[in-house]
Amino acid sequence: MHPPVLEGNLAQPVIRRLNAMRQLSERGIALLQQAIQDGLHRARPGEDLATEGDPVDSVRIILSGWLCRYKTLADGRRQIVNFVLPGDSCDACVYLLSVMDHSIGALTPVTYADIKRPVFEQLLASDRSLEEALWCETMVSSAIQREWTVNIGRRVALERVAHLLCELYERLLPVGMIDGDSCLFPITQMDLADATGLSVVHVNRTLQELRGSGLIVLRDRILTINDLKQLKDTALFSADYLHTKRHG
Amino acid sequence: MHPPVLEGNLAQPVIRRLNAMRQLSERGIALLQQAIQDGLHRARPGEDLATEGDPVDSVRIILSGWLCRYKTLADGRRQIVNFVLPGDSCDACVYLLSVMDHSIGALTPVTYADIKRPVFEQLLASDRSLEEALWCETMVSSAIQREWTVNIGRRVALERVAHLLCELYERLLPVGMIDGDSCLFPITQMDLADATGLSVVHVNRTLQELRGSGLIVLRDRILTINDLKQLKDTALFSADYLHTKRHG
DNA sequence: CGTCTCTTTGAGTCGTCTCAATCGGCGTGG
DNA sequence: CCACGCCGATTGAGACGACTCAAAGAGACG
Repeated sequence: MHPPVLEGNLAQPVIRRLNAMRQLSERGIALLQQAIQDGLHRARPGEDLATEGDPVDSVRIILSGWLCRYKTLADGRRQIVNFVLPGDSCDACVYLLSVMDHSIGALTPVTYADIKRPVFEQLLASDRSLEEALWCETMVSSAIQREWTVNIGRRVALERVAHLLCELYERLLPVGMIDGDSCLFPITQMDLADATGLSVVHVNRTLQELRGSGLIVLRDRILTINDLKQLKDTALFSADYLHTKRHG
Repeated sequence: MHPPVLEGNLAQPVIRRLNAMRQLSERGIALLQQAIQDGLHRARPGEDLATEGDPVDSVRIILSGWLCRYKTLADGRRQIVNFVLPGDSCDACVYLLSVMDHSIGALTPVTYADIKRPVFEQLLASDRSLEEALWCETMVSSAIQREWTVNIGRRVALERVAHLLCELYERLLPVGMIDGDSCLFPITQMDLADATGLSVVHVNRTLQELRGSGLIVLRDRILTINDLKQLKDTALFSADYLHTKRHG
């Protein structure tokens, strides 16, 4: 049903992402690709891949599209706690906890592999490099979560939005989704607001400020970063927390 | 140098904490206790167990005392991203990342076990229940981190401080550090401010408000929660994210 | 008894929010 | 092909939550 050559392409972001954490063995890559091919799924924008309170029984690996993890308060306030990008895994290990404590929603059309728990465990057990890479990715995800806490807790609006843009840029880079200094940026200002803990109105004004100082262009779902260095400076951004090993 | 019977007591919070995640085997407990005895250390208040940028080569398990994980911005702003309580581990797996992306500071006198990476890996490899419990604990720590993002991003000051108090109460409970409706609460209002993303002055006024409505008493480093239910209500608190299995 | 840290209080400022309305693009149905 | 409705982006204006600055209590400690 899916020609193998196409699947190979689909798995590219995952392999690139994991390779950046730990050099994957040939065998590991093959096993991973097989597992991905066997579990292909799609989701539409707005659809939830998982909802707070759901039992967890499988791991999802994102092949294309953007998602977000979010939590909702009783009165409707929503906080996006992280974005999930191509190559990321959803809850590589959260299945150790039996219930989801947050929801995962698709922001765009999404392609992902759904790998059932036993299959996933076998995958981890059969290749050491794969196991380490996937744990590593989970740890990086925690590190990102910590930085978000800092971002929302201690940065002012301008810094905060700038920081988020820097992070997304740096995360999209290793999976090959940056074209020059531009990338697709499929999220609304409302999403941005829920991710930064700001109001939509203020996000709008903050973006205008960033545009006004010539740092970025954001139009028609395309983000262009004109001056990455200065954007990082205004964001007080350091990429260390992403633990991206630079290698050849 | 340390009588075995005393060490057994020291390890109690850890064992209780891990047992709440996964039922530990007798063997697992014995191995753990041995590792803890072999790696006992102390730290003074204000001392850093680890600093952002440090290489990671060991895992720490907290036996007594309070610590915090924190990050500092270039201009001195500080954000506490989590508290570390007795029974918690520091970076059970962060050693998969070679460098610390945050610091860990002692808020009180601390007793902890420092377990070197090879010893720790052997520990995980030799008992399945121990391995699962420790991973589980790491996952819960991530879940807490997500909730902090929500707390700081979407709750107002009163809710935010109340939520933190509820969380600490619920986390201290399973390790036996709650006495009736009171507990030692050794952190300053400045720490509270850095943890909630508020200013010290505002934390002070918020605490007064909580006191004024009779929900809590906080004096001389002792916190008493007079009305837990109402405190949880004002905090919009649900303990689900702590993944604490209730079991007889 | 002086010093240091933590807590508390007062007063004024400012960042961010809320409410409200307009504008623009896009898909759908008449 | 046009009108309507919807969603997202934008703008204006006023309100308020939280911040900063400043200074004064209050314990703890040597």
